[in-house]
Amino acid sequence: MPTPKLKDIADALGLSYSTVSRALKGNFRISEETRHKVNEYAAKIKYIPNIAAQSLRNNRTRSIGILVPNISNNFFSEVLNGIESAGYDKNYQVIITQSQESGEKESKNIDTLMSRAVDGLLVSLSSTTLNAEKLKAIHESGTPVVFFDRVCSLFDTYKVVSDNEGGSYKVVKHLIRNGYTRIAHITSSPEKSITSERLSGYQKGLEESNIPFDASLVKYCVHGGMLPHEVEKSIDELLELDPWPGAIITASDRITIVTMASLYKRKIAIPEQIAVAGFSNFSVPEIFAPPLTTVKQPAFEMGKIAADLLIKLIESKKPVANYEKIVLPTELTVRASTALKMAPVG
Amino acid sequence: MPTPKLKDIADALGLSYSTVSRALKGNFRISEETRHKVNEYAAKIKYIPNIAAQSLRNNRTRSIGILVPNISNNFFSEVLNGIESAGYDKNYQVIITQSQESGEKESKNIDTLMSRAVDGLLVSLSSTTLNAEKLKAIHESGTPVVFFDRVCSLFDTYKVVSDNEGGSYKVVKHLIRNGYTRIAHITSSPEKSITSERLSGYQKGLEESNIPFDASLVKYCVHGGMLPHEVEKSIDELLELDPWPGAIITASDRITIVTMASLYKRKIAIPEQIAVAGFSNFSVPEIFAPPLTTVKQPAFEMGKIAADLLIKLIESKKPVANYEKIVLPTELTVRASTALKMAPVG
DNA sequence: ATTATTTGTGCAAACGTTTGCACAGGAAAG
DNA sequence: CTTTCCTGTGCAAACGTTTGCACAAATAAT
Repeated sequence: MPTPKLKDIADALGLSYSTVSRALKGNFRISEETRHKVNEYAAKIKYIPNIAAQSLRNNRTRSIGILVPNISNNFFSEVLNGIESAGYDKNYQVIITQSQESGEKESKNIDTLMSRAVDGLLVSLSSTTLNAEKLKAIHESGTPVVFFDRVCSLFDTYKVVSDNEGGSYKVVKHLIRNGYTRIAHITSSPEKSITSERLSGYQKGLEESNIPFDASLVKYCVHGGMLPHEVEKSIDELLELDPWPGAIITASDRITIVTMASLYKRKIAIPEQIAVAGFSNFSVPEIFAPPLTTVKQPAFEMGKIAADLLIKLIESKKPVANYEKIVLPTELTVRASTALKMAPVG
Repeated sequence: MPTPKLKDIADALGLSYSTVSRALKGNFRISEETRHKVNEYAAKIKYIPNIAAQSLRNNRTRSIGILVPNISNNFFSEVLNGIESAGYDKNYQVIITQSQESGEKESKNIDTLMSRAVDGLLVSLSSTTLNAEKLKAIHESGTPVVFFDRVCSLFDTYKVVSDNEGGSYKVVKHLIRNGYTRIAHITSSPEKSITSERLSGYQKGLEESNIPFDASLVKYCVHGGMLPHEVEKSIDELLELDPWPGAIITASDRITIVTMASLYKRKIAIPEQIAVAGFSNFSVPEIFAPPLTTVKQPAFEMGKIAADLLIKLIESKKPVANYEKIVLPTELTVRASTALKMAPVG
């Protein structure tokens, strides 16, 4: 049997298309009685509106396009869960594309999504995005764009980020409190918004304790740890210093993994010889040996908020004037990998 | 300015809708000259067909729905890349949903996807799927369903899996060759197809070397390692045995991570005290200390093949009679975590 | 009793494609 | 010079909704 249509309901109930349609959409001058009858019958025959017809008529697809660097990353996959959750509530479909940190692929993905006529775009930029002109044009021509995590300042729109500065500030203060003074930072590519924010929190933390900033303690990984080699190299360089840094703050899960593994391999004891703390969204930081001190970003929440804002933009008739930048708090969880520093053994 | 429509091309060139439409679709008794003119003009004004209108008219959405347990898993995210790649080539949009290993969520996702009128479904079952009747009904009512990795035998369709049996057979043989005889296996929930296949390869490998099967060496993790506690418990139990198993084969990345971390924590040397080999799709198994011996599944390829088959089903007019089960080879890579067993020290 | 207002419903057009059928003009066959 | 057969094009309906407008009935205001 074919799928039920509006017509089937109308015929069965002796009503017109319009009445049925309006009854299903809720209040529009339809009597309570009729509405009830319609909904009941619709449920009975398992009526599902034809999305294509709705899209055609309404010029809206009820879908939103996502641009992320990579889905196989705990942070982003959690963000995606948040987005999905918001989309599910409001009946929006989510179409995910990955840039794999390539600005070129990102640009192609934008084209694909636009040809799919998504109603809005949720974007976390790749680390090699040169310019976001295309997104600007899209936003200005009426398809709203909302940024999360990796934002850009080319144009004004909603932006949802975590308090990167505060996060690194907190972890630096914690390390200092626990007796560490030479604190290294292995981070992502310097162009990213998150990188500079974290660096600034790091510097602020040091400054407050009158520890001079030492540029040789900050290492950048252009590929954000996608290439383990990058991270290894950073560690090599840090271990050439004399004395070694007492602690390392890592900027992502991938960097953290490689760092920990590299220290194991060199038989460097954590935290006795070098403490480690990381920006991380691992579901179980306890799996590390020792359990890892983390700065956790509210990934799920970030996704949910960003998606809610985007949908709000999509559904608002008038253009929004005052876009906000939402900054979500980060959470420091202290574990054994940054335990109180002991006086050097021997 | 509004987006260009078929009408705009027709008007500008003095042709009818039909001619333009046919010219754009390729050969249908349209003169070479006309076709060329139309395509040229369409490119010039950047004509993009309205997907909603096409879907409505053709009763097809050019989208395929994906049901996976979890995207934050290297194996599945690689599979997704393969699927995306096939979809991109053939101009299909991919809509991803996650079951989070919950049969209930899976069922809801199926409903969502069907209400989105996807043209086909690509499915890897959750570990708690009780029955797949719903999928069977969908498949039989004309929306094709193709399984990958975690398949089910309730009904006949294309199934794409990796050679799990061969993979575990190979790793067992390798371990035996390197001097290990008490080989443990920490695996997922026993109902899954992949679990039993791997177990059977494991048994076959032992049998060939006349090593009796010992059920106490096989541990199941119902949640597939999502809960570290499960894995810890398995390891506890293995370490209560006397003597300890000489090697452990782990069935997934998550199980591998927890296992390695747990052995570190207990200061058990790998491979000197216990060797470890894992089914894994980590992009860099070298990050472990020591580098991990892995059985790698051709994840990308699996996704690509499954998607190609699904699209073939979608686009074929006549029902397919002889569905095949495609078995892709797995690849054993030997690394230090299963080095040649030395005579016990001391 | 007449007129204005509210309330609930129906008509029909519109959204942008695709496609079965019809048909004009020219070539080939008789 | 008819008749048949291609070849290339156009007409118009159909896909399933939504919605501005019109309208009938019922109620309220004069």
